[in-house]
Amino acid sequence: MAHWLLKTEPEAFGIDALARAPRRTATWDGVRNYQARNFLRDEVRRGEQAFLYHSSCALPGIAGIVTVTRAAFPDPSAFDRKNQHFDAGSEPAAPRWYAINVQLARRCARIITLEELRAHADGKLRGLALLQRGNRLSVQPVSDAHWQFIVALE
DNA sequence: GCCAACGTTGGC
DNA sequence: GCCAACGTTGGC
Repeated sequence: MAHWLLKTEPEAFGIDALARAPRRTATWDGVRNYQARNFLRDEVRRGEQAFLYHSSCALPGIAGIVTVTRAAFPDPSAFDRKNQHFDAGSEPAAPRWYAINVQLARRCARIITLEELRAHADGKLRGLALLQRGNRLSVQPVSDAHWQFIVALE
C-alpha cells in the first residue's frame, strides 16, 4: 500500500479539529491543484495511511497519521456556491475536483518538524517530495522507505 | 504555443 | 511582512 502526505493549515483545519470531529473523521476537500487532484482521484486508496502535515504555522511539521476511509469522490465543496472553494467549472455530471475521507489514526508524540526532516534531505530522506525546492503540492506520495524512516524519528 | 503578469503558497 | 517559487490566465 502506498503512503501519502497531506498538507493543511492548522488554523483552517488541523489535527486538533480532526481529533474533535465525529469518529475523528473528516472530508479532505478543497484541493484545487491538478497534480494533487490526480493523486487523490487516481492513486489514493481506501485503507492507506498518510502523514498529516501542518504548514503555514509556527512549527511546520508532521502532526499525526491518518487513514483513508473513503477513496476519491466528487468534491462537494466545488458544487456549493457559498463555499470558498466553489468552482463553476465543476459540475456533478463532470466533476473537476475530488475529495477523500480521512480518519485520525493517531497523533505523533511530538511534531516531527520540517527542520528535522530537512536535516536528512541529503541522506535517508533524499527525494522526499516535501523537501524538494519550491514544492507546493498539498497531496504528496511518500515512499515506503521514507515512511518507515520518518515514523522511526518520532 | 509563447510568455508576461498575476495570484497563491509557505518558510522565514 | 518579505520574497522565492510555482501555477494559472490571457493577450498575441
